[in-house]
Amino acid sequence: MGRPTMNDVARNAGVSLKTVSRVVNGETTVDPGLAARVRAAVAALGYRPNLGASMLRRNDRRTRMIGVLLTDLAGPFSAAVHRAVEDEARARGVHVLGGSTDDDPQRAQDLVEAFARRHVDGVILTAPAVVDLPSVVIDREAGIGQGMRHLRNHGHRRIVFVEREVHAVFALPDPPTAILAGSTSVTIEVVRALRERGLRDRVALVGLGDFPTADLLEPAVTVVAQDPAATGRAAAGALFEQIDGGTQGARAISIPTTLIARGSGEIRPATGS
Amino acid sequence: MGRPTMNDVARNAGVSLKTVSRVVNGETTVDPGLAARVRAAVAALGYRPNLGASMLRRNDRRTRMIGVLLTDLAGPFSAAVHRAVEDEARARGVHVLGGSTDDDPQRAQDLVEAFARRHVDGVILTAPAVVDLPSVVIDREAGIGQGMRHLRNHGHRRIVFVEREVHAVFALPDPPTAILAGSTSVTIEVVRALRERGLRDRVALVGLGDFPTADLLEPAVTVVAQDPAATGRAAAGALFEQIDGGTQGARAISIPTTLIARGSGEIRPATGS
DNA sequence: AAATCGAGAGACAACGTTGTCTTGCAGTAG
DNA sequence: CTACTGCAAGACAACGTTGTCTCTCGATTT
Repeated sequence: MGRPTMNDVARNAGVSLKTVSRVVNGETTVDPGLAARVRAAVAALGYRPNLGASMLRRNDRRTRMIGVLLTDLAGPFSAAVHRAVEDEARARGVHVLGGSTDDDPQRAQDLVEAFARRHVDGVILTAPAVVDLPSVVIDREAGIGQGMRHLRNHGHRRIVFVEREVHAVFALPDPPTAILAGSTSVTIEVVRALRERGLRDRVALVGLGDFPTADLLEPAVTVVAQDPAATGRAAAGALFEQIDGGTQGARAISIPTTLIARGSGEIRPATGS
Repeated sequence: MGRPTMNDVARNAGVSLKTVSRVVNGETTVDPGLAARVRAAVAALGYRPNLGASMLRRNDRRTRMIGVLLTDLAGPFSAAVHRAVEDEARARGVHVLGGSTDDDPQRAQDLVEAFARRHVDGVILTAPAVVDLPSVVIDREAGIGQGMRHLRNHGHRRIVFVEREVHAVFALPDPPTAILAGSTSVTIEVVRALRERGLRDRVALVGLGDFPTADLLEPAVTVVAQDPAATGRAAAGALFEQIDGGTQGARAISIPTTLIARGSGEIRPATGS
């Protein structure tokens, strides 16, 4: 007595199983009268097709599910990518399985494997993993060079690229005159650390990834914006192109980045020291 | 010739289909020699079980997938909830289908329906929808009262609760002395608007939902923090309790909120006016 | 030595659906 | 009035897997 099946609907409507299938799938070769009876039975029983069983039998063998594997679905970059992918998927009647890897290659691999067992139609990832599925890799390294160049152009020679271990930077024997922060959360940690040490107007800072309050802080934070929404759209577009066969779509997406100068990244190194 | 099936593995290993099934499912009643041959064949062919077919036949009828339906998976609140749910799910070998509703009840309903067709084991939602599945509803309204009370306690009588239409607030004939912002993105918009109008030290502001730079702005922003991660964990916990039967788990989760006074919410109304 | 037992391994059906083939019947042409 | 055509609707198999039943064979018991 689980959920009603096509068979239950068929019995209720007094038609064959196959006729129900035809009506449910919108085939036109069904007598309007019978079709109406079937639809009534569907409504009466609260019948819902079982997509799992359907996919098993269908010729196209699509589950209409894709996997999205990002660093941290709670972080602003991953979340925005995920959302953009979701929108592209929705437009195609596809659902999205999400997964956070926390930059752990093993976990990424495990998730890919698990998604493959679910027969997802494809995956979008940030770290390249071994996949025998349609897939698109998002290049997160883009923009580092741009940030570095900007700081160099402003006279800096001692620049540190920071991921996570923010406080270690200030313990260095020869402290940097400029910092490039690897993610928005790191950027914010750096802002906080600089303030605590009274260095906010003395050490230059460029953050990877824009964030909504970057222009409201003092000094306003210079960032390399990555447009995660556009990235997600592009990745999803490329993935669906692969899935739908035809021209083999792009297997990698590189983020077009933009440097937004707001102040913190234009601080010059102290000339005296 | 799509992916190899159990039958292919069976042929390759020279055993029956059922024996492969037993090995794959870790049953112990298999001769070690045969089991080794099966495992070798699995590796050689790159066989992966088809979870869809498996779920169709298994007795428990679980897909080990749940749906998470939130306002906007790109927003910090939804994203953090989503991540927390993902972690709880991962611990149980369950995957998460995500969906953004943008607060559109129709879309929420459509997504619930679509997830039900996929036979998800349950759903977590912010807006109550008609569901005949295990489900947990997250109450997002909690905290509004707390914010209002705080502002009233600081002498305010003209308080506006703002969602989205930030600029309309300042067009009011009788402008408020305090603002309660409905989400972090609205809070940030209000901060920006107050600055543009030179009102940042004159109009009180309390935001619903903490954000990483709230303490770095000037004045620092008072918020009603919602601990989305704890919310997600609680919702997932309650959902799995329902799914696993036994005690009917909670059907609704209310967020325990904390007011964090940082300055912007303690501004008092101008006494003269 | 015959009867009993147990455990490993295969045969077969079934899960809910769709692809293919066949049947039945009305409508048309000769 | 018979033969043909066409199309709606049902019968049946199949998708990849697991549950249940049966069979075989060696080991144990008496």
